[in-house]
Amino acid sequence: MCQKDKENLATVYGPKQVENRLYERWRQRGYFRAGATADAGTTAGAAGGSAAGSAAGTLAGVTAGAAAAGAAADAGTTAGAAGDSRERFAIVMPPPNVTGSLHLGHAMDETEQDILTRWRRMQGRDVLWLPGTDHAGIATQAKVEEKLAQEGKSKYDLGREEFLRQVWQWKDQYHDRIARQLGTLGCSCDWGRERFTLDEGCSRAVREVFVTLYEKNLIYQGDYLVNWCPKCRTTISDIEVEHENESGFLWHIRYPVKGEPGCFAVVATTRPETMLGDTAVAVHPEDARYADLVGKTVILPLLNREIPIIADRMVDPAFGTGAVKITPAHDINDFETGLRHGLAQITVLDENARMTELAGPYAGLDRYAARERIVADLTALGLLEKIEDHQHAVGHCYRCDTVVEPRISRQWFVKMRPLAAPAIQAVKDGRLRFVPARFAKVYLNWMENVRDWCVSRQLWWGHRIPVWYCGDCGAAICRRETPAICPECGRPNLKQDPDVLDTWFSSGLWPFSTLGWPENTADLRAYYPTSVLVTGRDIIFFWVARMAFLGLEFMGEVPFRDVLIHGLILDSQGRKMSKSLGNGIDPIELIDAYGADTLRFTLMTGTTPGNDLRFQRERLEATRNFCNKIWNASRFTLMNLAAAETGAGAEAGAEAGARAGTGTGAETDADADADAGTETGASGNAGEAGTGIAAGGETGAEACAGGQLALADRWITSRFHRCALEVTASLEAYDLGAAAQRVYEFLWDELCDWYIELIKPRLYGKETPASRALAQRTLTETLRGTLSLLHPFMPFITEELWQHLPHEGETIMLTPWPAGDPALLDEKAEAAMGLVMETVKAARNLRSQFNIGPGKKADLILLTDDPGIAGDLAICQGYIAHLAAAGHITLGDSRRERPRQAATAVVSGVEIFLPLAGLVDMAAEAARLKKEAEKIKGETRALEGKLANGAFLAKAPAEVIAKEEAKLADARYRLAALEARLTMLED
RNA sequence: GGGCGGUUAGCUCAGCCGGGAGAGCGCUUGCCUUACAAGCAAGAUGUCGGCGGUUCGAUCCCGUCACCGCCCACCA
Repeated sequence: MCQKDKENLATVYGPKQVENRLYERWRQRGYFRAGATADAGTTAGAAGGSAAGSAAGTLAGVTAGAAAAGAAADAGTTAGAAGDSRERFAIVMPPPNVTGSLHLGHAMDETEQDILTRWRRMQGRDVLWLPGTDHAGIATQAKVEEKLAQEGKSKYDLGREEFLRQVWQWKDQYHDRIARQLGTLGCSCDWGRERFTLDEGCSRAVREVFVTLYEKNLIYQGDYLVNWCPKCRTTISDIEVEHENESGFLWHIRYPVKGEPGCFAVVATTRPETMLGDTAVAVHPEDARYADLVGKTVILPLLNREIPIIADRMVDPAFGTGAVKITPAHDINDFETGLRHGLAQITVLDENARMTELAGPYAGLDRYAARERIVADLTALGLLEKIEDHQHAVGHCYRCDTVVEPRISRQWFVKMRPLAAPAIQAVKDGRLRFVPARFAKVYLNWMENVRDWCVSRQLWWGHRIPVWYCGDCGAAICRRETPAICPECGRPNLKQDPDVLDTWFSSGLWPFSTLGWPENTADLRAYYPTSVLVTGRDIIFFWVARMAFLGLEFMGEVPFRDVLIHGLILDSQGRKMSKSLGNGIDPIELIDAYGADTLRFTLMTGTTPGNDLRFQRERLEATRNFCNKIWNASRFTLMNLAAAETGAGAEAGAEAGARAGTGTGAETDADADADAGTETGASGNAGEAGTGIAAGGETGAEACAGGQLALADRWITSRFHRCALEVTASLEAYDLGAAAQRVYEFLWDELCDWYIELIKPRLYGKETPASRALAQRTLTETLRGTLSLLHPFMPFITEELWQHLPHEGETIMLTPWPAGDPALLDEKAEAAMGLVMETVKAARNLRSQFNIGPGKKADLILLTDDPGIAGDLAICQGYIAHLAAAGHITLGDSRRERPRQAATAVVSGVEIFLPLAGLVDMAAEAARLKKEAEKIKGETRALEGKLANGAFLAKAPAEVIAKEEAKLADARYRLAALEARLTMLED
């Protein structure tokens, strides 16, 4: 056949079209809705013996919360609905910012959530995955301002109202884009419950929280030194400041001591321009060098202002000169020192980081220009003692990267200590669990050292602070509802605080504000606390911590049980993806090229929970190939079902055969043209071999005549259930990568490479019809089960293929999760197949070494002295012959004469001979075997040494010793066999 | 200055409770074998960063050093 006739994924699947179609269908049929799967036509519970909570079927009726959309209030009818006894599973989606589009990090985050929700849904739980977006105050505002700037306008030209109107437009545009992207990724979230941090319900929650905290004295207003971004012209919180190490200078400046000419206090500073705001010089109280200076006065150069020399323990005598200039208005340490000593605060930098009037001759200069001028002027005055190179951390705005300026201003703060305590406790006593656990430490360290949270922002886009000031009596009024008149003086002259809240204030309420709080809604009762929060390790402080303490404060309970933290996605060189580097990758572009399933699966594998992922395109190709493998395995299955004489038979078999793996169940439906050759076994002891496997011929399939599964069928069934058990366990442990990898290996290595190859003769009708029917049935069942295991990871291709296979129900999404049944594990079948596989591999190896092409049959002689193995070989010789392309297989024990002209291999318990009349260079063969023997000798010696070691025998556990003994016995066997062969060759 | 992660095949990374060193890609050889050449079969490749320690036994546990990366931090 010519290559162009072959079929691969790309030629037929057309991922994009298929994906769009399937997603629309899922969505329209309401499969994503929480509390409503009952009427979605699920078959859950029907066949799914082990599937939990199968009760879904009957509890119809409850209409999902489609109507609950925007306004939180009463999604009432939905989930809490009495009588739905299914266990619940809830995730609120970390709301993407409406600043732009989703990046690869989002794709990873959403994929993890989708996997968990799809899996839990298949397990029969009532699943809520609530989507939404974040208004992202400063970030979005900056984007829109940027856009305006390109048009040559500023927000002030528009005014607050018009500006906000434009931001809403922006929001709509990007919201839609994000929603589309989530769909493209396959996210099975409940769109009927979608929320936005600035929608009516969330805004109400924000106000409720602010006012309540205010009333509890946990929010206060005050003049403090805060982080100020001169570009964004707003405050930012401590965690919004990014410290970067930069090389700068340490200027040593002489401050003349008053009344003592020639006497100086030399201070060292990294920011000479702030000296204009100095109100003291500080030294350590025990610093002998300066003991007699304390209490004296120095003249502040340039301004000639008199300031005191004070003693304070904050000074490190070992640093710089041991004397520090104190600028309370522009440095956090100095601010605090100033408070201790009652020093004045002189603000010399304004909101644009220009020098103020108080800076005298420098007024109006930018901070850096002022720095240059001041250094020059000091030099001219001979007051600059020296300049040292100096490394120090400089704070930058996390949004615009501008150097942050500490600045005194009146702001609103949340008192953190009382709120942090319960949030610390919750993690310590395990009510809130981090996965991986190490992130708990990061969280605790922050929470234990947290400072009050500055929540006011000088922005327009966000939740307005619910405080009004009376223009007449000056009262400040904090209210849930907008007041009409001043409650103090009764006049209507009220003006609302112009500031808005930190964007994280509203996202901190996300797990309950989205469920309808402060109303006591059914959704809130049903789904709070949520099951798990999935997010990146970069926002543990920003978001996870805030949700934790706000949830505890307002709901009295943690907002989620588990926090699943994943790493960041790095580029192929290990750098963080960022806009400035231009190394970001658009997930949609990747999906267009490879399909959503491929992207999802790739993001889930090749990393460990919590660790960063270095992204490489080559890995996408590998996954794409896996998709192709799935496609073709399914195509193969379908082709062979269609070829079945009745078709109906195949389907009937498929239906009934699901649980037939016990080996007894299906007796009736296969027509019994019984015993073709129950005793074809070669060596005498075959029949009753310890394995208990029914005897067989060609591919061991004659067992099927009695309606029993052949060895291969039992083997793959056992392997499948083992796989399902392990995959389920990995998912329970949130090890999504391990789960994905496990199915990958099962499908490719075991189902495709071995099972499908094994049953081809049966499928092609070379054996009995019963045998063929059972092979078809087992293959179909196993494939369908594997698709189910794969579905959470690759929703589209699995759905598409599932629809083509014989199936029940409407969608694979709602079929019972194959948890794996320990009762169907079949150690004997696995052991027997293990022997087959080992033997086949050895035989293939020989063929390969002696260049026997695949088309060429070659006989095999298999010798063993072990009766158990002999029995298995007898049963399996059909398999071996088929897979190793052997013409005739001769079985025997070592009394049988070994062929002279033959290549040899030895595996555990079996000698394998490939007779090659005239083809074997006996000398070369001897050399090859000798080398092999040497290797085994090494193994043997090592094992013997170990087993002769008294300490080992005395202290190692019995099973380890037994294992080592078995290994030694095996090695000795192989060695003896090789040596016997060698002696023979040398004769 | 603290804390965390990493160091395993040429590359990217898995390796749970200590006993077998692994996967994918790449590489070598042979194959268009009636599901798949995006494939099949057979191979090669490692001081598991260094040094100590614990142990019958260490890639795994402990200590220490080195290098890479990240986070936190008010030493001007």
